[in-house]
Amino acid sequence: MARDERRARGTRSAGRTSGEAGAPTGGIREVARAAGVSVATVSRVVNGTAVVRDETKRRVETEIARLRYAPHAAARSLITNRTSTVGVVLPDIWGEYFSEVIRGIDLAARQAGYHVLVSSSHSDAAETRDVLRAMNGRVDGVVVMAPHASPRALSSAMPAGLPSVFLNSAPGGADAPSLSVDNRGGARAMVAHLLALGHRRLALLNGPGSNRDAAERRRGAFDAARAAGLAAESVLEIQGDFAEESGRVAGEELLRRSPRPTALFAANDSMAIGALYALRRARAAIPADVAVAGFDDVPIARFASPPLSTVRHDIRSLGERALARLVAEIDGRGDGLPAREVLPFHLVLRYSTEGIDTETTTEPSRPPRAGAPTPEPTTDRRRKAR
Amino acid sequence: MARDERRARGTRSAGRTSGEAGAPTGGIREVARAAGVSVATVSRVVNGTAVVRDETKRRVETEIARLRYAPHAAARSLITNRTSTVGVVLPDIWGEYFSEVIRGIDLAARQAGYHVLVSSSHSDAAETRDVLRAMNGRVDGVVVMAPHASPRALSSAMPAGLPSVFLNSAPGGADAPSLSVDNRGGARAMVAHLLALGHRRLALLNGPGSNRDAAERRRGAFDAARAAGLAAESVLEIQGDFAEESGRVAGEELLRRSPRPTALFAANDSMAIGALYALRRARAAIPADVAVAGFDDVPIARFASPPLSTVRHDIRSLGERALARLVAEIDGRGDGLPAREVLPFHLVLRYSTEGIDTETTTEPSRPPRAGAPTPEPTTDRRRKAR
DNA sequence: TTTTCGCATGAAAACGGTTACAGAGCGATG
DNA sequence: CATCGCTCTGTAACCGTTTTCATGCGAAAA
Repeated sequence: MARDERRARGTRSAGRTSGEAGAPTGGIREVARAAGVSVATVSRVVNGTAVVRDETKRRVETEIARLRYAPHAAARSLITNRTSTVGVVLPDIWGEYFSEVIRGIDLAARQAGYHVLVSSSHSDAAETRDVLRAMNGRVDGVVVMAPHASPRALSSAMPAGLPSVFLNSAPGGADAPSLSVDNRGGARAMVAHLLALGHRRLALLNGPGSNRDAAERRRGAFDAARAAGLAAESVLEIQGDFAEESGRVAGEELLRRSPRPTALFAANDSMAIGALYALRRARAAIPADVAVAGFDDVPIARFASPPLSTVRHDIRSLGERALARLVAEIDGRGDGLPAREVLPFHLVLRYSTEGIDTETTTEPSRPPRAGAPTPEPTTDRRRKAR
Repeated sequence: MARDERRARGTRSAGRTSGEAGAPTGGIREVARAAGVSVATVSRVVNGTAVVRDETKRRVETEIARLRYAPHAAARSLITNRTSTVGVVLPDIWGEYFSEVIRGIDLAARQAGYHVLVSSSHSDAAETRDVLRAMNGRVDGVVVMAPHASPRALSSAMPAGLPSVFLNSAPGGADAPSLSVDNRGGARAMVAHLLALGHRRLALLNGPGSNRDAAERRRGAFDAARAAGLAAESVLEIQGDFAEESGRVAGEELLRRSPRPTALFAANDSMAIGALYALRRARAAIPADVAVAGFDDVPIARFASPPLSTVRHDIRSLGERALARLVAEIDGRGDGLPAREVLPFHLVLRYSTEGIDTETTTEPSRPPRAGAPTPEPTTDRRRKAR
């Protein structure tokens, strides 16, 4: 059946001068026959790997154009063992975040001469493994973001000898390099900002329990609380799931509390925006009654009402860096480089915590050394044009 | 050089019981040797293409797991002539629009058992051709969106015999099927809506001249104007480039005009939002002084101030349909299907034209027959919850 | 003239799978 | 006991390239 299909696609064309109509291979061989040269010569013309006499070359090029010949990538990579393609494995191609990661990867890949093979929406570890399997032989390496799977499980799911880079994975265990957003540092800085504004009754709106980013953001928030001398018990924790709706629910929940928290830090912007919605609906003044902050700086954060203070991390550059690192790995230049890289973040302070209508942004935090606590970035108030 | 790399990656392991350490092939052959069977048997176990004795199967599976063997996709697709991959060629993975298309494609692809190979940010026709070339042999078919290239040029750039589907390309010329958003119908309906509100002095904010979507939206707008008996000369046209900034500039321009237009239709939401910004800044009342409408219904349209009336077309389903069509093409079931499909749209009416704080949405317009003019959808005012 | 190059080209061996075909083993049937 | 049929497994051809190695040929060197 597959065989029949194949035959069906072969570009049939009778032999040239010699009348033999047999073997309509339809690939490089057909070009070779048409141009009256050997396949080796055609290959040399296509790749420019050796010098070919001018007239021969022209003849070959003519036939290539006429037959619309394009080399079969699979065959080529079988022998060269290079695909010029990198794989990207993501939980989803969902909304702002992931599409931005992909975009960063794609941009960098293009520049480095690689294609990008995406695979997304795999929910569990088994599916991730299958996807990684399927990538073997069609990519030179993979960028993997699997917030659920343990790095150990991930490493063992990796086909033997396939270069890889992990995104936002847990620190230890894996033997592949990994890049991360500074979840902990960002959350720490934002909560420190809230506390510096005088807030003492803090609410935390957490992300899904299984999500690593969420867990680290929570940890960062507690770092800051502890540093400011706040008892862990005095922090109200509400469970969310990163979706806007759960933020709305949490906003209502918060309002019902009798010593009502005066500041809410949500583990991502979607939830923060949901909470803003609920709070405004209940006529709570923001930030006078409740200050709200999020994480990610998604595009609509700026347009929320009121505009949302948040932690910006450059998602695109996360993708770009990941790709650069992967290419290094593929080229065998990866050994000298650090196994773990943490990307800087900015604090973006807007009306929802500041109560004034301009936007201030901190310097990008220098990437912290792995594990070392990040001191709060010194929030220098440069007014930004818009 | 390439050869050395290849050697370097081969999983080296000494032969088993028989002491011969030679030929560390590291693929299916190594598994076969380790399990004491032939490669054919291993292949059968991997693919389940034939029945294998239970005990043999177990032995093979053990070795596969132990050696972390994953079949080499390139080798496999060389013989089967199937890659289980579809290519997607886009101008960019830019923002809301394209990421949503990709998402639709990816979702559908996953379900149909295909991988997705993206290639983006190719700017000119030559680059598109190279990209398409490079896809040959690594995909079973391609979805191409190339708003700049002529369909004729595109067809001729296509490697011989590669199934393809075009997105938003010009109607004629190509022999591949194409899917489109109903740009003309959507614009026509929105402008008809503006005119129905009583506006007579209309401004059009056009997209970039080379862009086909932009041109069709413009045409649709003029359809509606003509139908309402408006002279073409009385319509103010302003040139934009789809970017928010150009909308801002256009807004200022509009304000300077002495018979000031009372309604602005922008060819996309970004520009509409830029215009809103400029108008509000100049203290123009919206929609009392100037009504504003856009196209696309990007997520922030709802959050703009005031919320923006716009034309929604389901971008994700554009991707999904495109993929479904491509798969049909790949499976050879494409011949009976229509060569051109136009997707329905909705009118989403918000404050920026209506002046009231709720949102109404029309029924999805039935997909028009190719070329036939779309009558304005009957705007039934069902209030939507949110 | 013969030898020695260098250049342009061709023949054939890989690459790692899949699969048509043949064959071995073995119980059932005539 | 010979034959058949069934189940399982192995051998080898093939997919479309790249690349090594050999070769023919004309010009330069001896």
